[in-house]
Amino acid sequence: MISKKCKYAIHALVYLAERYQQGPVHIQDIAEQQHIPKKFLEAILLELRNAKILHSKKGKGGGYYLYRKPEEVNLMEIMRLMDGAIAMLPCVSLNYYEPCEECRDEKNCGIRDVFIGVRDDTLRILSESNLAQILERQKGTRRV
Amino acid sequence: MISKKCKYAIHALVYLAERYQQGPVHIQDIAEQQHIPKKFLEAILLELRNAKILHSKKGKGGGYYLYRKPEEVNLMEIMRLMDGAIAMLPCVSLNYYEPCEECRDEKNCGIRDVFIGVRDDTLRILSESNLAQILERQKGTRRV
DNA sequence: CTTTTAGTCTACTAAATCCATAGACAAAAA
DNA sequence: TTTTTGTCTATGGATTTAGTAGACTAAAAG
Repeated sequence: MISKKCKYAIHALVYLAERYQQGPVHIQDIAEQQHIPKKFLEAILLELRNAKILHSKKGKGGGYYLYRKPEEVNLMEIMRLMDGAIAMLPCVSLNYYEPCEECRDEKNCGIRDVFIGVRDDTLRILSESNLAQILERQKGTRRV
Repeated sequence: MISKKCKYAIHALVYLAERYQQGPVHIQDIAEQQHIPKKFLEAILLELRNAKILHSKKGKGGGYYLYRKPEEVNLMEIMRLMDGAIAMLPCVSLNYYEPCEECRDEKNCGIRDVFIGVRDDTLRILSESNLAQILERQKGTRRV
């Protein structure tokens, strides 16, 4: 399971992608529309801003907006940023690798092989899934 | 990431699969060889026993052993038993489904579509990965 | 140049979960 | 009846997760 933080981040980004190039959007607006606790969302958006995924504008008429094109923000990146490793075992993680202390021979671990397979399939899907694609899929049923 | 509990369970089961039909194996033996805290392992094996995956024998010469054939125990079942849902979102879980309170139109949620894809690929691999297969893969490098 | 608006930052807390251990108990074999 | 080994209940520390409070800063409006 991904964390609520991560889920909130994805929903917020999709919301902002829907409003791409339409000016800054209030935290308050996102929080209300997506049912995310405002204070919690603040911290999330800040993190996305520090990661150069969002930009912000202060003061009246301020808010957050996408820094990149929707097709240049994929779920792999968002999930790594919010939750860390995507792999199911530390010893198969590309970005957060840690050896299994119990494994003597990692190269020939049958368990590891399975989770390498899972990781590869998962990363493939997540890296192909960007905000533009997600929007595209829910077109027609566009909820404001 | 799966929990340590789940990882321990998998390692213990692979160890028992290596010793299939060779009589009961001590908790102590498994714990030492696989570097798993004994008391923690006790609870894990008990749970696997209650799930009819393992059987046990008490008293001298007792221990745990596989109840089914190695090819009839797959990682999907083990992981569900230890950690619960395999899906990354509650709203795409087959066995632990819960609706997203923020979603108005689940059927047309672009985010959900992505995670359904991830879930399907993951479940396919995990359900195909049984103890016999895992053993097969690490043959040749068999570490008694 | 003051007020209002809205993001920034630090600190904190409650609750849940994870990992592990202690110790009494029960059954089976020697 | 003693020893061996699994069964069961309870508990505790550490970590993570989810969320809140409140002071601070920048920008725009008037």
